[in-house]
Amino acid sequence: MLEMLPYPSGDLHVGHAKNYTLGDAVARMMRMLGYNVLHPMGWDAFGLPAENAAIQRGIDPAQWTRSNIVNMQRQIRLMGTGYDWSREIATCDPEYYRWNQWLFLRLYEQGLAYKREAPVNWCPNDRTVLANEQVVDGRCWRCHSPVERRNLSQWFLKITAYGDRLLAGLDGLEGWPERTKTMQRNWIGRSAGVQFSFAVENSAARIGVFTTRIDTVYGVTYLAIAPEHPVVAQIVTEERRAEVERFAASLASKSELERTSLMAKQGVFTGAHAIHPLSHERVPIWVTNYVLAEYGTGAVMGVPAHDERDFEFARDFGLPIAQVVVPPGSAAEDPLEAAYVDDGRLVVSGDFTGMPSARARDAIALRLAEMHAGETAVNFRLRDWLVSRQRYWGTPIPIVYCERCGEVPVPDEHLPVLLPADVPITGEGSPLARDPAFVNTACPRCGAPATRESDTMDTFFESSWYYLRYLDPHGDAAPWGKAAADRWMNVDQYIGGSEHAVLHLLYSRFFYKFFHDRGWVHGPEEPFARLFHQGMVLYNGEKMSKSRGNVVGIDETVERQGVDAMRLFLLYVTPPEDTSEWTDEGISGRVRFVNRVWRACEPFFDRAGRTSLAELPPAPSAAERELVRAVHVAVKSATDETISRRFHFNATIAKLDEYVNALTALGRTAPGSPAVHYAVHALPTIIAPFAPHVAEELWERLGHAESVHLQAYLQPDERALALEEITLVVQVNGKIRARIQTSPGIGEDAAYELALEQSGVRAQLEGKQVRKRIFVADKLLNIVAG
RNA sequence: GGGGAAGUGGCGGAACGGUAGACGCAGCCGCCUCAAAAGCGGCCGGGCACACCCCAUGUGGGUUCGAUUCCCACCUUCCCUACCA
Repeated sequence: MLEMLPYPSGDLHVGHAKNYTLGDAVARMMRMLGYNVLHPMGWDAFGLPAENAAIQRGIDPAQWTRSNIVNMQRQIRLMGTGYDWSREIATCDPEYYRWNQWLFLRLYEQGLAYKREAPVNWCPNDRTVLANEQVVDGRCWRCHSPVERRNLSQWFLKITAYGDRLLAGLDGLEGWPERTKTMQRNWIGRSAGVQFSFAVENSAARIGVFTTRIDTVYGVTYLAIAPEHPVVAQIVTEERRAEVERFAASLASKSELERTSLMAKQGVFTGAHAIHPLSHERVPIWVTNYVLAEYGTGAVMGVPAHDERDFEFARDFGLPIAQVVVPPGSAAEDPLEAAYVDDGRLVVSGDFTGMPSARARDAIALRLAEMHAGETAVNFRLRDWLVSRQRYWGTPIPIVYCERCGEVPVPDEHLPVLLPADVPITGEGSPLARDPAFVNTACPRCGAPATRESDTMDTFFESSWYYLRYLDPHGDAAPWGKAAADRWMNVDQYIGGSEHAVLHLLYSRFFYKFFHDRGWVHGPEEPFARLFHQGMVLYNGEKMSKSRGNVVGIDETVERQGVDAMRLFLLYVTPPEDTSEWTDEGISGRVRFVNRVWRACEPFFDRAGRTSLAELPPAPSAAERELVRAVHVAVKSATDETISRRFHFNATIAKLDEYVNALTALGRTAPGSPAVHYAVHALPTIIAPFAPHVAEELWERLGHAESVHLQAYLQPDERALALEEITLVVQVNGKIRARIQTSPGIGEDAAYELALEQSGVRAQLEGKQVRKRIFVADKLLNIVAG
């Protein structure tokens, strides 16, 4: 049982409480249902806010983080959560990040961590790189300067090597929301097609392109390449060179967002021509802003007739549009009003003319392969994961640069590479790079003077494997023990926000597959068997935020309404996956409920009577039987919602309302009834997962020695759930014409006889012939007549 | 542009093909009280010739004996994603 580990940002509000309350209620339910539950908690403690506090207010990030952890742990305990704090971890502890570095080195050994130059988001004002999520509308989220593109040498993790497995693994994740799996599928973006190349006229260069629509290859009227493509310098003609370079320079610092979404399509002719490998026609080669250097080969074949983007570009720049696929059963249009992007039948396509698109794709791919000019290929939208950060408050990357040996990994026995304290943090550049005591070191291989890598790791690195560290939080021989992993993994139920649908949840899956390949974990290749996304909590119709001043704090709420009422309200307002609205009126309803529960039990404190829950009590009257039934309806709801992983405890709590109302009424009129005593003593055990404090207090006052949280949950009893009298609905042609009170188990014929006695039914059947009867036992009789 | 989720009383929601609106909030009436709060009891989708009956789960179709529920289209709202060749 696991909730996503929080960033220790400071104060918690009731929006956070929803997540912890749900996880805690489920963990407590599972325990009372007899499962052995591991329910740990920790801190995603590295990250920007701590460093920003240092920049803005001169506070030490470590101290800032520590004091936030102290406060947040207090608040999380205040919520009545039952975490195993002996397994608590904080990712900023050297004890933890030591293993971060160890894992980085293992990835490095396998060639899955590598350094290369790549275009990244750069904030010129803060002089540091920014993660994609820190760029809002093309601007830095802190200083709002427009973000630039820079080529920098960065560390990447080769997540793309796992693209196919990350995609395939999703199919087996039946306990994951379909929506989240879809988002991951889209993010991974696997496309199968053909990669082939064009020769360049008067040049030795070849230009490779990737396409999923090789059936449209005869419609190529130009090639479009990214300005960064290395072939550009080689092929551009002298008279065009200046213009091409000017164009490339104008785009160099533009972010991907600016180039693609905000700008119209632009391009410059290189002066060079490529030779079509099949038709041998000459096609012009253009440099454009809409081709991404980082995807596929960085060049595309331009087929204006059958691609919307190419159509737009060709129209704006006066390039020819050649239709080579026509819709089934119609002829080529002249001129095309818009790109025809669907499959069809090929025309003007050499040997392939007349073929349907699907067959042509296979045939053309085969021909190109025979010519040794191309092959089928798969491309992913997913890019390798950039994990370098020019930041202080993170895990140092354990690499040393030696003039003689080059890039040298820090040996395991030298770990951890400690993050130095007392480094001036100004917000300009990387603090570690300016700390000679940190940077200057000896080469671990040859002993010569060397320099350390000054980048730290993206904090998503830590959170991609933290769940395993809980299994052996103090182990110093390995990040986790294999035996513990075999015993506990994978995570049975994971709870967290959907904002991590592709980030944390994708990275973790990647890591876990890597661990599996190394033999460090066995069993399922997926770390999280089931996943649940809780919804947000709004206040005054808005997301809670300190800056807007609409935050409902934990401390005030606990002070005013109490923890149990808060927990009950959060579970009761909406199903947990939905967005809910915090209202003072709403929580006061749960305060009343807690009070009603107390008053219902209070007369029975220190009172002798039936206290065993092992057997159903005798219940001579209908009211008593209804009360016992209400107990078991609530038990059944709580159990079903847990086992099914639907977690709709809002429905369970509604049943508890009915239970307590029935108990209150009967407790007054028949305080000596064994059924009442049964209902009183059962109540604390049934509400224990949701309202742990009042449950424990009542349980003790009712004279029980052992904690209520160690009791087994009642099992729904079919005899108690059985109804004595049922309402049989009688329909004629699907419309309700009568309701008959009768005993359960009544047969179809007997029910029919009774139905015919009803005037409403008789009136509807007048002059009609009964054709069919539909009978649902104890529920309904539908008479079809006409 | 692409993908996804959701539309039920004044409000949050219940009903996983079989009595639509459980339960709660708000509101109204009553009891208790000198009074108020709290508590307790009752009413609470619309219409009507008011114990009957009719209409009603965004709109329009379909499947079914029967649809809030399943399928299709449309409308609205929200979320994600965005030139990925």
